[in-house]
Amino acid sequence: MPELPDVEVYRRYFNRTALHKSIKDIEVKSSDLLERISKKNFISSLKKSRFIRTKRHGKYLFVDLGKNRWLSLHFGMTGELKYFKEGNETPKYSKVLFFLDNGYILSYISRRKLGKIELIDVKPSDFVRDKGLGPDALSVSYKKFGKRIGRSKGKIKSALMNQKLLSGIGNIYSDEILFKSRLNPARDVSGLEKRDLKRIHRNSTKVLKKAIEKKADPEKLPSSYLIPHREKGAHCPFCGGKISKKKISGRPSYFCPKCQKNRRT
DNA sequence: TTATATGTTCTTGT
DNA sequence: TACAAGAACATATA
Repeated sequence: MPELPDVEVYRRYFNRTALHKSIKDIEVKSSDLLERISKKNFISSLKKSRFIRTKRHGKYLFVDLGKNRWLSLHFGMTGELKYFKEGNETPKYSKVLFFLDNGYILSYISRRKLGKIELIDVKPSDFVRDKGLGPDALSVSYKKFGKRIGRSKGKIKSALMNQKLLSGIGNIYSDEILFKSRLNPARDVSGLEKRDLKRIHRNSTKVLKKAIEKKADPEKLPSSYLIPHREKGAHCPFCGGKISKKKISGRPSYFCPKCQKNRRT
């Protein structure tokens, strides 16, 4: 799930639940998720800290712990957060549990363990810069978007998913954005015109905002969107034709071959 | 049993 | 050298 809209929904969830609470204790069930820190150090450094505020950049969620320390959470393909009362059943695949001082627990859940948890001693903006991540896809101006995406080589879908060009868009939402833009995901960026890039930028902002509004729940998206029909053989909500599935840049991609022709018309 | 999967990163090839 | 495409990663599910 976790592309930009999902992570933004997690952030808001975090703000409604664990924010401003202090950490009483921590249980790390799987230390492979911890990046550059041992389980022991992680626990001792975080104990007694308070969650002060949250930030998000692309698919990363940052939590301010004070004293210039931030918790950086990345969810990989299967990560999520769950807040529940101590004594209730711990959710399956919980990997790190934060026991809070109000008797609740915040769980970082990950089924396939491809996420990362890190304790950083720089501002999120510096972390983002050091990682070479591009601007956040939700707030990027067309000027920056056009420059970064427009200059890239290769396929438009790969460019949109490249976190170093633009941060936050993954496989599912890139399909949606290109569907709305009526562009084939395999189109070469070099063949696109300025108006195409403008359209992609506009749709990208629109799609991400709408997804956040709908709590990143694919079922709740308008039926004019591709995502609720994102399966092979489903009907295109625009022309009624059949949706195709094809691997593009190694990722399964869904599109309507009629509405999203590969050649310029 | 085997293929598949929303993530990033490493390796390979141009 | 720089960048783009594909493989690898961990592991549950269909």
